[in-house]
Amino acid sequence: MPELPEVTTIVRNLKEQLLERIIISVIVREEKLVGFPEDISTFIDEVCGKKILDINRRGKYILIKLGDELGEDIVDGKLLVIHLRMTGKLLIKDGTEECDKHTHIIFRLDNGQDLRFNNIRKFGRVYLIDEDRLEDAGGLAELGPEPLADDLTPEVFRSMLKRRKAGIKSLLLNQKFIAGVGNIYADEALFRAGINPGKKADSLSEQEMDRLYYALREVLQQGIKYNGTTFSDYVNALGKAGDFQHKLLVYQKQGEKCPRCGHEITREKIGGRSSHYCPHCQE
DNA sequence: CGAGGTACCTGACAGC
DNA sequence: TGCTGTCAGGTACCTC
Repeated sequence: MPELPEVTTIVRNLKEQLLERIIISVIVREEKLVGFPEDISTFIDEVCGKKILDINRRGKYILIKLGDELGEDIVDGKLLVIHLRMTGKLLIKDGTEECDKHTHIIFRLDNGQDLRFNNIRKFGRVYLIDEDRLEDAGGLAELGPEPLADDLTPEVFRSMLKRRKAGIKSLLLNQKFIAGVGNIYADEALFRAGINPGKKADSLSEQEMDRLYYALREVLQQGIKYNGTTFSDYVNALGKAGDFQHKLLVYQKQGEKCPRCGHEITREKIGGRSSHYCPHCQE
């Protein structure tokens, strides 16, 4: 479900609410959602009693740094890594509140609250890994650069694109190429840059590459500013919907008029994903 | 490397 | 009502 702006919003909520909290117990109702370690009781044992020291984002992964209750000097720090995939939610709830049928993992905290991993389609995953073993958490170790990082300059972005022959939309969705971009923000960035989603990356002009660079960063920053996009059921960790759906220009707008030129926006499968674009503005 | 397919799951919605 | 097909914000894994 969520892309970079939605995960950023969730991480901000979690950070405001959960720092310094201690996880006193863990209930795993659906074992397949634990991606690492393989042994569920090891996972539970190693999470219980730990204090939440920090919470960050990398791509679409949520990284929760855990330490010992008294420890300031954490030698072998652990990371609780969570990927929400399509329908995952992390919700902060009072422990007395009833869980719905899609709550699959519950982290009970020392203040009576729960952190609940809710996941209709069960695609999401939770990993407990050593901080220096990112490769144990799915694709975390292989992520490409952060699109909003200072050191991802237009020059760096151009050189990345020039080395690739894949279609530009597919490439933007490839987490090894660039981290955190999903279907909504890829379509919106390509529209704002005026680039056809099927165009080969290395065939873009330098001007197009630069337009895409700025469009992508702008659309992600706007998405963060508006607390993400709620298309069907995304909510942040406090259960609140986002607002960026009101700012979308092409995503799910097929059949409507292009806001720039008035031609009809089309939807077409590109790289296996439905893609929304204006055939006139985007060549 | 790149393209295309399947698989993993559940629910919403359209059409009959 | 109820069946069937399609679609969904993601990723892993497979073959060619």
